[in-house]
Amino acid sequence: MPPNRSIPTLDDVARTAGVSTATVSRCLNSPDRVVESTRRRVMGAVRTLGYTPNFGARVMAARRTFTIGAIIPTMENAIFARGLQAFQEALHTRGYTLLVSSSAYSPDVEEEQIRALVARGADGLLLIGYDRDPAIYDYLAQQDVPAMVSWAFSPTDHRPSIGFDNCASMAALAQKVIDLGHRNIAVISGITKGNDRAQQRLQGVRTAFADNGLSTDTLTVIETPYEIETGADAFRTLMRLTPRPTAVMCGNDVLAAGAIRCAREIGIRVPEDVSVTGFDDIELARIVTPALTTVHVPHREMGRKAAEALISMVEKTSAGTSTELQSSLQIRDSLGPVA
Amino acid sequence: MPPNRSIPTLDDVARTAGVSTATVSRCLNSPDRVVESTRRRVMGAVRTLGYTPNFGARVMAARRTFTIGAIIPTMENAIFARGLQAFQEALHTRGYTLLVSSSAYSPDVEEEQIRALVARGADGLLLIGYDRDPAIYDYLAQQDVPAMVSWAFSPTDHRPSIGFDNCASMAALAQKVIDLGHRNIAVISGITKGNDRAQQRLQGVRTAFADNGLSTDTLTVIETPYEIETGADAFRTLMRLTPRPTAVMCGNDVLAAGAIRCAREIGIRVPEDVSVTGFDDIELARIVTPALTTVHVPHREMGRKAAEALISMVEKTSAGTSTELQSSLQIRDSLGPVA
DNA sequence: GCCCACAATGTAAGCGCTTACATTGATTCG
DNA sequence: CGAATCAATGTAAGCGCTTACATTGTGGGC
Repeated sequence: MPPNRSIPTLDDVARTAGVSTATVSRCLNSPDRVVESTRRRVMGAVRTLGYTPNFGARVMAARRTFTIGAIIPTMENAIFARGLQAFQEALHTRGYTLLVSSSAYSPDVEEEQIRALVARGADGLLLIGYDRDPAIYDYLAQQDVPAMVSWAFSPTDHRPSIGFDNCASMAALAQKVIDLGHRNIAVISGITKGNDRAQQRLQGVRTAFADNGLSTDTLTVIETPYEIETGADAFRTLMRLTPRPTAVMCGNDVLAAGAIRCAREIGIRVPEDVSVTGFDDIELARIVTPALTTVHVPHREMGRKAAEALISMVEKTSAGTSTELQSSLQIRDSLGPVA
Repeated sequence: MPPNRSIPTLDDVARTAGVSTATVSRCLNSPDRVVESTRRRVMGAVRTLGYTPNFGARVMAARRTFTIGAIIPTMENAIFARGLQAFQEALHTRGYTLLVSSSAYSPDVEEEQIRALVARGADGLLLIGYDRDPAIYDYLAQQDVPAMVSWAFSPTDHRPSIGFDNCASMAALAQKVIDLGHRNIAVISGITKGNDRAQQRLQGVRTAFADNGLSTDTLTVIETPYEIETGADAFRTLMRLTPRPTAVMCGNDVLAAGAIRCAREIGIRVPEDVSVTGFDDIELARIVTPALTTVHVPHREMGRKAAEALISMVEKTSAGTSTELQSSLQIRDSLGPVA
C-alpha cells in the first residue's frame, strides 16, 4: 500500500524550510518560542506545501485533541440544535472543535457513541440528562474523560451539570392549568424509560396535583415518542375519552404541535374546547395556531455555559460545577380557562 | 506530564492474554484470522481491562478512520437534520461514523470546518451545494479526500453529487402559481451569495416567468437569511407595496412560516388575500395554518444514497457518480387562485 | 578576554497501533 | 517418512507528531 506521496508531512516542511521538525512544531504550537525570521520561513514552507498537520499523529504525541463530543438524542428537534449551536460557538472561541452524534433516544446507541467519541480522543463530553448505566460513568472516569450533564438539573445528583429543574418547571405550568379551573387533565408524555427529563416533567404534573390536594388517579397519561405524528395520534385517542379532558399537557412542543394539528383536523377548538400546553418554547410554539403556552428554556445560555464549564473541567482548572438555570412560563393562546 | 497509567493499551491486553500485540490487533480487526480459543482469551482480557483502542494511534497506523464528515449550513433547520439522520444511519450500517459541523452559511467558516475535518482524518466529506472556492476542491483533491455534493443537482457540473434540480423544482411551483392567475408575484429568497441552491430557486421563478412570456421586471425579490423572523419581516415589507403582490413565493419553508405568521399578525388572510408558497416540505409546512404549498424534497432518500455513493468513493469501488432525485409539488391550502 | 546565563534550535525517544514478513508447528501427500 | 504447504502467531518497523533534553551561539558582567 504505497502512501500518497503528495501529502506533505512535518518532515517535508522542516526540510524545505531548512530547520528541524521540532522548530516547525514549535512554530505551529507556540509561535513565540521561535524567532521572527525562522518563523516566517517556516510559515512560508507550510503555505507553499499546503501542509496540514496530521490529526492522528498530533493527538497521539500530545495526548490532547481539543475536541469536545456531544451526544444528543436527536438532531430532528430544534431544541437541541439551538443549545448546541451556542455550545459550538463558545467552544470555537476557546479553540475547541465540536463533534456531534445522535443516539435516537436509544441508551445502547448512546453508549456506543460515547465510546466512539472517547476513542476518537474527545477531551470532554456533553451528555443530555443524568439517566444512564452507571458503568458508562465508570468508564468515563477510568478513561479520565470529564462529562457534563445538561438539559437537566437535579439538586440531589452530585454530577457536574447545567440545566433546569424539569420537574419544578412542569409543576409551575401545571399549577397554572389548575388555577384556570382544569381538573380533568391528560398528559402526553415522552417515553420515560431511560429519559429522566421526561420522567421529571411527568412527575411535575403529579407534584402539582398533590400540591393542590388533587388525586392523580384520574390523571390520564399517554407515553409516546417525541414526534409530531405520535403527538397527533395521542391527542386523537384522548379526545375519544369520556369525560373528555379539558386540558392536555404535552411533554414537549413537538408533541403539542401534533396535538394542535390534530385538533384542527378533527374540528376541536383550542383553547375553547380543550387547552394544550407544550414544553421547550422552540420556534414551533409561536408558529402554530393558536400559539402555544409552554415552558421557556434558556437553550443558548445553557449551551454557552456548558461549554465554559466543560472546558474548565478539561483543563483541570475546576473540578466541575453544577449550575441551575431558570426556566419561565410562556403563556400564549393555547391555554384558556375551563369552559 | 505523567500519562494516566490506568488507561490500558494494546500491550496491556496482549500481556494479560499472553499473546502478541499483533494477535490482539487481529482479533479486533479481522477476527476470522485468529483461532477461536485465543480469540476468546483476548476478548476476555479486553473486557476485564476495559480496553478501548486509541483512535489516534489506529488512524496513524492504518491510514483510515472510517469517519465521514459532513458540513451543513445550519443545524437549526430541520431540512438538513432529516437528511443527515438518514445519512448517519446508512453510514452506521457500513461501519462508518459521522462527524457533523455547521458553517452558519459562511463560506469562510465552511472552509475552516472542511480543513478541520480533513485534518481529523475524515475519509470522505459530504458537502451541501456546489458553490465554493475552487481552491477548496483542489485542497480536497490534493489530500485525496473524496467529497460528495448534495442537496443540489446540476446537469452541467461534473462533480459527484446527489440531489435535485432546485431551479426546475421552483419553476414547476411557479408555473402552478402562474396557472392560478397570479401575475404580481414577489419572492422572499434566501441569501444567494455563495449559495447555489438559493440562486437556483430564484432562477426557477424567473424561468417560469420567461416560459410564460412574462416580464421579470415586475418581480419583487427580497433576499434575507433563512429564518422565521426575517421571513416575517420581509413579508411585512412586501405587504406595504402598491400594488400588493397576490402571491409570495418563499425560498424555503422557514421563510414561508414566518410569512404566514406575519400575515396572521397583521390580519391578512392566506390564501384569500395573498398566497404563500414554501420549499422543502419540512414538518413545519403541515403545522402552519393554512398548511403550506411547497416543494417536497426526498431528504431521507438523499441522505441514504449519499452515504452509499460516498462510501464507494472512499473505498475506491467507484469514481463517484451523480444522481438526480425527483422533487414533487405538495399542494396545500396556502396557495389559491388570485382574487 | 573569559565565563556564564540564556535564548534559539536540534536530536531523538517515544505516543499506541497496524501490518509485512518471519517463525512455528501441524497436516498432507508423494 | 521427509518435504511442502498452510494456518496461527510472533517480531519489529514504522505511521507523523510533540517534547525533554542536548547543543549551539550570543551578549553581558567581571
